[in-house]
Amino acid sequence: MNGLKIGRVAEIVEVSVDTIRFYERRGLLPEPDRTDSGYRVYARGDVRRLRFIKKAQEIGFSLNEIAELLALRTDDRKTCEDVQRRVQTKIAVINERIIQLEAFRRALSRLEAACTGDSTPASECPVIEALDDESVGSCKSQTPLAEM
Amino acid sequence: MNGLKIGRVAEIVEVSVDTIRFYERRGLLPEPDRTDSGYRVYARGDVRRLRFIKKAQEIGFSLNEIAELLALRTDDRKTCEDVQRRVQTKIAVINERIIQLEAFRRALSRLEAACTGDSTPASECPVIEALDDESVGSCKSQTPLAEM
DNA sequence: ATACACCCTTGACCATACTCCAGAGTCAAG
DNA sequence: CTTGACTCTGGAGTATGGTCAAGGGTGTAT
Repeated sequence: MNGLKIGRVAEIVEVSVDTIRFYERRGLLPEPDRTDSGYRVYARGDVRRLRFIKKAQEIGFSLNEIAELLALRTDDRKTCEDVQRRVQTKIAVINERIIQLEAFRRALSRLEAACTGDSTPASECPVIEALDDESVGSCKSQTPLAEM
Repeated sequence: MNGLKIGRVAEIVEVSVDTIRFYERRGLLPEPDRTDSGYRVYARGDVRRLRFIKKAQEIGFSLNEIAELLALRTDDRKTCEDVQRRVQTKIAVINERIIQLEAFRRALSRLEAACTGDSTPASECPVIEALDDESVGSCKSQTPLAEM
């Protein structure tokens, strides 16, 4: 039953073969066995590991963080406490991002409320004028939204 | 009073000279005049435009979006309504991201609550087990956090 | 025997917003 | 006349998470 080729694994886990090879390069997957002709051969444990990666991504971990979690998982010296600490850190980071996005939203809502929404020339739109001439107020963010 | 060199503009607006040249390549700034020796020469209007860019970034616009806003600003055919529509779209996008992050946070909080936080081996930590074996539940997100 | 699906490696490319570097020219002060 | 600060161009590098393409080998069915 063992000995899946990369295409089959990709199908089972629903990722692309490129992604699997990419994870291997990134160190998220161990180098698999090979057939004589050089084909990668995966076992059930690799499928499980890939599913782990996918689920961890879905709840917001980056690939680097997932690599850490995977390392924790197999390190006997690491405890539940270590895992909990990472989860708590992640929650704190997410909280900060939410707060920042809410600040963006407040700033935008304020601008939007000032809009007449009519056919006034864009150059005289309160939004444009605010950006052009004045402080937009309480948004002190240093991080562009695109980085979040 | 006019005729600032790039270093002075960078100082005034508090961005790097590299950033200014980068914005020029990106089309956010027009190609400035040059001295005989090829130095860029900026006028007050350029400083204002740079400040516009900075403020728009602070409230969450990407450089592409800012380019659009700048184009609106100087296009006589565009109205306050056009600007308002863009702001509303941006607010909607931010709302979605907030909702998604809140889903991440819920999923993580649930996991964290299951943690004993003690010296149980990490491999038996409920968080690891959840990622390893079961569905983590209601988080249906397709978007990794890192993309947000 | 040959078509076709599958696999291999290497390396480039997408978006985002810069940052840094080399190697060279410019300019003002001492 | 030299020093040092400033500027120029072009291109590479950073992080993230992949995707795609070229050019080739493998494996199986007909």
